[in-house]
Amino acid sequence: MKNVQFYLIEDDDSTRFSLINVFNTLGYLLQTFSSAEAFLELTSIPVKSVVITDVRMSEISGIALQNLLKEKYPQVPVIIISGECTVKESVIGMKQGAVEFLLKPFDLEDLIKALESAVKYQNNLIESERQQDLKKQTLSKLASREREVAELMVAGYKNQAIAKQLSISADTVKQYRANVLAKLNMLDLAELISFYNR
Amino acid sequence: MKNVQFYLIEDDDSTRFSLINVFNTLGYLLQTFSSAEAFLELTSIPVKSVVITDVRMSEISGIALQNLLKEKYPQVPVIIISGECTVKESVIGMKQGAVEFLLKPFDLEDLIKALESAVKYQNNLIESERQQDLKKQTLSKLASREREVAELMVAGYKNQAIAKQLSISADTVKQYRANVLAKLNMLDLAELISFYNR
DNA sequence: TCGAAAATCCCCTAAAAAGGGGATACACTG
DNA sequence: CAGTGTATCCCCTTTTTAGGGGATTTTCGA
Repeated sequence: MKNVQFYLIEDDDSTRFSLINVFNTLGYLLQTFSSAEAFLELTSIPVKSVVITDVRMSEISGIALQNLLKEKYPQVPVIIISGECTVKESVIGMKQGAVEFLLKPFDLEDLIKALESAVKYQNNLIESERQQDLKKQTLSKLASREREVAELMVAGYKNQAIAKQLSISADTVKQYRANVLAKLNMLDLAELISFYNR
Repeated sequence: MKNVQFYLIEDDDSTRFSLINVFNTLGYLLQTFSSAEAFLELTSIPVKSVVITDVRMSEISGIALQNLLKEKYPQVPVIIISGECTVKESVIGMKQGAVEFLLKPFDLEDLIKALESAVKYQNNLIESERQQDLKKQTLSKLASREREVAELMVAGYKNQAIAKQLSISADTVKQYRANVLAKLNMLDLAELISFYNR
């Protein structure tokens, strides 16, 4: 929680100030903005960021901001806090994937729970993305023909079947098969399969 | 859509009557109830059922009904329609997994879209459950030791490795391996793997 | 208690994979 | 132009698998 950058977008001064205090007390990093436009001026934000936004704001609403964020920073969870707002707005907010939709005045506990689940959700996203990247990077060590063979190996095909599918000799397949395991530093098919299913 | 049983729970007579007409015109099966209690008296409902419920009703609210349904019929999608309701109720409804939350008066088109996405969602659920059942049923043809071997085969282990893990002879493993393929009517490992990953 | 299915092992032979060894041809890069 | 990586094939030997054949013990339900 302490390595997450929280952003509060809220045009109501008193709410903003009181939340600044809350985050300070908790020791969480918080930057605040009094409009969506001001926040959107940031050219980049940390990977681990969470946005807390009000709904009703002049110009760009919290809902519109959430929609923009979905495109720009798909890994950033959004928590919506709102004073007066319509049911329609809340439904759109939830459909757009808000982690939580809190009504003012809300319990601090509820906010903290929301922050925690946002961070947990994000950690999962980041972790699975990291896994994907690692996989892609590891597989990039293989030549393209080798990658094809690796995929067929994982699917359980034996050399002769692979040879037929790729229209090459079984000898060549055998060669690639060995290359795949050697390049990826693996001992056998079981290791390759567990890597692919990771 | 025509083989789906729709249930409308709505205490407002005029809304109920007009929706009965709509569903009739569309040729969709609809049963209506003027209270959640009346609906809950049904001892069983078809697998392919969709519930459309109002929020504000005497005694059991639509939101409470939705919560009960989640336990009792987890595969039934819920669409909520509501006249006056609070933001809080809508947020709970969405969090509890409502497919759509429509405000009266709503466009018929929106309702129809919601019905369609509910049915699509449900079909996916049912289909994946059917797949799981088929898989379980197919695997039940195997003796338990054979199933263990089958799993290790799919993980890419070869006979000798499997023998070690199960502390039996490689010969026995070979025997089971053959049994697995024979009992499941499969030709080779590739077929077994694709079955497991289905 | 009788029989079938399960769990286990053994043997033989043929086919395939694994584990080496090279070899050629082509493309791209420094 | 030399070197590296890719794509492809061939040969030889050893180890495994595949595909038959039986055989024994245990368990469990009719």
